[in-house]
Order: sequence, then structure tokens, then C-alpha cells
Amino acid sequence: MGESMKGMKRTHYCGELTAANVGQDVTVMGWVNKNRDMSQRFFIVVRDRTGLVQVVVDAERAVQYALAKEIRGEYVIAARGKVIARTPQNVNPEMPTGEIEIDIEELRILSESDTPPFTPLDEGVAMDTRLKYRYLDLRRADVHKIMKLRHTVAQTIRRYLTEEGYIEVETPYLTNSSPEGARDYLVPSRNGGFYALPQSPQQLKQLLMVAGMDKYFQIAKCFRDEDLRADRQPEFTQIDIEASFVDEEDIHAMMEGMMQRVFKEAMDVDVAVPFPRMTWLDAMEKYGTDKPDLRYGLELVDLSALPVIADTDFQVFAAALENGGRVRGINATGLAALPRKQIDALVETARGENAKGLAWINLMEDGTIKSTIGKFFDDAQTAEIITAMAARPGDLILLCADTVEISRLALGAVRVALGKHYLPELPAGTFPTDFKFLWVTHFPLFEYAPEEGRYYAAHHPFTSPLEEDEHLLESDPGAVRARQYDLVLNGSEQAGGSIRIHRRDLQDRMFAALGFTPERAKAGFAHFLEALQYGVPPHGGIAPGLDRLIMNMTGATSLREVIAFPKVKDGSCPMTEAPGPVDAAQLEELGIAVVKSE
RNA sequence: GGCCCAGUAGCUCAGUUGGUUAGAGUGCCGGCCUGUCACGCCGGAGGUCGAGGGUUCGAGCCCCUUCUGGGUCGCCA
Repeated sequence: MGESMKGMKRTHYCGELTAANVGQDVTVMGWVNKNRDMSQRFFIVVRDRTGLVQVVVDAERAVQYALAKEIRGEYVIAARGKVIARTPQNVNPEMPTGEIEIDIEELRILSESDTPPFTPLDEGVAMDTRLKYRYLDLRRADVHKIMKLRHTVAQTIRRYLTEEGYIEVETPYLTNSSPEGARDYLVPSRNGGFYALPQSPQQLKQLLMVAGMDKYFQIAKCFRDEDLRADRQPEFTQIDIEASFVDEEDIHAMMEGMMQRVFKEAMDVDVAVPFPRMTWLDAMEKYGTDKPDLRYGLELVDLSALPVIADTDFQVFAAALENGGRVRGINATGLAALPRKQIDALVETARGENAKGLAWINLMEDGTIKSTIGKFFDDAQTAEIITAMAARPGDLILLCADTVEISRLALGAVRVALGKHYLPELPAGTFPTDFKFLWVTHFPLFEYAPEEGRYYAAHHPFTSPLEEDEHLLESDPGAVRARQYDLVLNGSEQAGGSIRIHRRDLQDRMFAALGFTPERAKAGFAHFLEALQYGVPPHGGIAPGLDRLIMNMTGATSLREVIAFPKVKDGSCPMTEAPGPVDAAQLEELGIAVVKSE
């Protein structure tokens, strides 16, 4: 149903029309946002990706008026007419094109629409409904705005890296499964083997350095078959970057330039460079996380050495200290009056990180002090704690006594939960403007898995150890620091990278430290290890996640908002219903039998 | 895989202690309205209360199972 557009040609986008177009004969094409029947005339609001414009169909134009009566929401129409200025009392200041309207001369329905399950005007539609009809959801102006921003960011990055001498090279999506890491998406092949979709082009980009490409980038899809989170999708986009003959400073400077450029061109926000740097250990000690949000203070304070704490008889604190643990505090400034219910929620947050609980001291505005540990610390002792925490009337001190790690992580989580009290609420439809970048460096090279009694690569096994820690690879792997750096933005990891191992002997020692026999290392990484024998430039790189960057730039609360066709919790797509069954013939060709698991 | 939350009209939701014919807003359909812009007014249609089972004289409400979605922990080299 619907007419041809033959003989009509779009001259303008809806949102482009202004008072400057008054008197011109224009043609717009788009979707019917609204059709208001006012008896003597119809006001049809037409929408395209640039915005809205009002078309007036007066009863005097009998043919067009009759057609306008048929027009429903989300019909696709073409409208030709003269742009006329609205009288002052009819101007709609809420509408960017509200000073003008189009006086209809030719009107066509190009395509009819059933009543849609929801329209671009509906707010608060549930996620599953939105995703099932994502093509309708994508008609919303705010989603369009995000997609346009994403485009601008990607293009800006392409231009920037090109100017910096980087070459875009595509690496295959059909590649090999590699041991360790996330679960792979497997693709069966007709020769009986399996491809795996890449979790990242890590090895291939390093091989491009061996190949002398010198500086490479790629806007690459990566795949990980793991459960989703609000900030995690099984299929995501990375700006994959690698460069030869570089050190940490080169990569940092390149990224700082990129972010500065991206924020300026996409959002007109000035980002100060260089970004602050912090070692992993400092981040953990001060913020209880490796991705601190620097938009608010609330630093963790280690009170273990404070005499009044160190010498206390209070069993909870004394026991933690005796076992080599810590007593740490956080000063939630201005939150002394936080309701008990919310404090309890903070305690639950701490428990979520395996802490046994929290103690707290409220410094009420009137000077009174409410302390959960008042029984164990007299007024003078409490005053010492307050001084050490730099707390003032109106503040709330939260204390946690536990192991070194748990006390960090528990208060780190509490800090994040408190953070929302210090962040301004964004007006609806606006993007944030406060961006705090941070480099976190000197990560541990390994993580110990006690239940398996072995070390894992904290990031990946190609990360170079710090030169001065190399000698500890065999004797004390847990103490080896990595030439690893993460770029953090507002408490979210934006990019991870490292200087890589470029010597075969060091790579062999790395695999040995990870508990790989030479045979197993060879089985998993034969081509890669072999390549390391043919002249490898020192190299390193980084991989910012495009989706997360856009999520942070737009203030979106879920990655789904910034991906055109995202997946839901179990990795499926509500719209296409992928993954789905395939023909028996296809399976037979692949030699695959599907067995139902119990 | 664990835990928490939700599922009632196309959409967003309310529904009291288990009790007659399950409601609201919006959308939709029809009519009216001389400039609307969240137009307004009048009327109408629209329900397998996610699904299955159980308890009960009686279930949207209680119990069990299950499905779907959201959040989170595990997981994410």
C-alpha cells in the first residue's frame, strides 16, 4: 500500500528548515509523528532523522484534506509546499523548526503503517519490547542522537590515527580458538574442525608488528561467549591499536591526543591532558578499585598504624590487625544524616565483597556523635579517629577491618555506592559534561588462583613484565609488575593495553610461569612463538572499547543503548531470535549432531 | 549456574484480608471542534491477569513448577 514517490524529490530534511526558507517551495519526506485533526485543517508533524517539521493541510485544499484524513501515526509521507512563517502567537518555541510550517500543495502516502506497539514518543517502554521492535525503537530521537555520536567518534578516531601514521588493517573473524581466556564462539567448518570468533585480534596485531606494519589500528568486532551485564555484550567493538618501537609514554600521549580530539569534535568538550597517572597499588589503597571514579573524593584512609587503633582491645579491629589485615576508613562528607536504611545497604555492599561488616561514626551537625563502636573507644579516642579521617560535623565515617584485600575492595564498593550522592543528576535528554580520565599503571602481571594452585595472566600472556621485576618471574611471580596500563574514565575501564614481550626467551619464561609445559605452549601458540624467532620490534598497544566510550559520553546506563542491535542476557537477540535451529542438511554437511543436555 | 526484582488492555501501571462484572492513564476506532503543537470534548472497542499444576466453595492475589525480561555474583586471559 502507498503511492510511488515518482515525480517528487526530497529537497530538505525536516530539521533543517528555518525562517530563512520562508517563501521557498520544498519537499520533505518522512514519518508521521503526529496528525492533529482540527476540523478546518490538519497539522501533520513529519519526522526524519534530523528532526520535526509541521505541515498544514487546510480544508480549502479539498484533495489533500481528504487524504490527510486517512493519515495515521508512523505512515511514511511526502509533502511538498511553501514554507510559511507562523504568526508570532503560533510559534512553538519548544520546536527547533517552530517558527515555520509547510503549507501543503502536494501530499502523498508513500507507505502505510499498522498501529505500532509503541511510538518514538513513548517513554519508559520495557527493554524486551524495545528490543523485539528495535527498528521502531531506533526511530526515537535520543537513540538517533547516540548513533550519530557514535558515527562521529568512530570517524574522528579513524582520521586521528591516520594522521598519526597508523594503517587500518583487517584481521580475520574466522580464526583459531586459543587456550585460556573467555569462552569462544565456535564456528564449525566442513573439514571437521572449528573456527573461533576472536576475543580480540591480540596475536594477529602483534604479528602485524613482526611484519613491519609499524603502526596498526582496526575498528574490530570482538566476541566472548560469557554472560552479559549492563556494561557487557557478547559481541562488542574495540579500537584495536598496536605500534612498534614505542614505550608507555608514546601510547599514553597518542591516547590522550585521541580522547582530546574525540571529545572536542563529538561533544565540544575540552579534556585536559596529560591525564593523571596512578599505580595499581595506589589505586587499590586509595580507592579500593583498579578503576577509580575521580569525579568525587572519598579516599580510603588506612588507620592501621594510628595508635588508638593499633593498640585497641576492640576484638574486631585487633583480630584483623593481628592477622596482617587493615583497618580502613572512608569519610562520607556531609552524609551524617544518611538514613539507617541506607547505611544498612552500605553494610550489605561491603558484605558483598566478603567483609564481615562496617562500623560507623555519625558526626551530627549539632556536634553530637553517634558511634557504633562507642563502647570500645572513649571520646578522646574517637576524636583521634575523627582527626585522622579529617572529618567535620555533618560527616559520616565508615570503617572496615579485614584482610588487606577485603578491606580495600569492601570500602571501594562502598565508595562507589556513596558516589551517587556526589554526582549531579543529569537533566533528561542531555549528555554528561564532567569527564575524569586516569591512567592506572603497574598492574600485577599474574593473579593467583588458590583453588587451582596456579598463576593466571592478569591480562594476557603476552604482556611484558617490568624490566626490574623480570628476575622475580620464577622466584616470586606474585610480585612481578606488568607494563600494563588501563585508561579509566569516570570509574569505568575504557581501554587496556601493554608493552608486549618481544623476546622469545622471555615469552618462554612467561608460559613456564603460567604452568605451561613447552609442549602445551607450542600446541596453543605454535605460529606465534615461531614468529618471535624472526626479528621482532619492541612493541605495545592498547584497545579502547568503542561501545563503553559511547556509553560514558552519553551517560547511558546500559551498553544496549549505544549498540544498534544488541543482545539480551543469555546472548540471544529478541528481534531475530538468534541463535536458532538450522536445517538437518546443514548439520549433516558439518557432521554435527545436536544433543539435548539435561 | 547462584541470588534479588518484574511479568495484569497495544504501551506504562494500580489492583486492599482470597470474594459480585479486573481498573486508570495513554494509545487505538468513531464523532465534534476555526491555529493545534502532550490540543480539547463526547462515545466505543480492547484482557488466556506470562504458562502449567495445586490448595480452596471461590485465586490476578496463597503454594509448586516453568518461561520471559532486568540487575548482580560466578564468569569476562
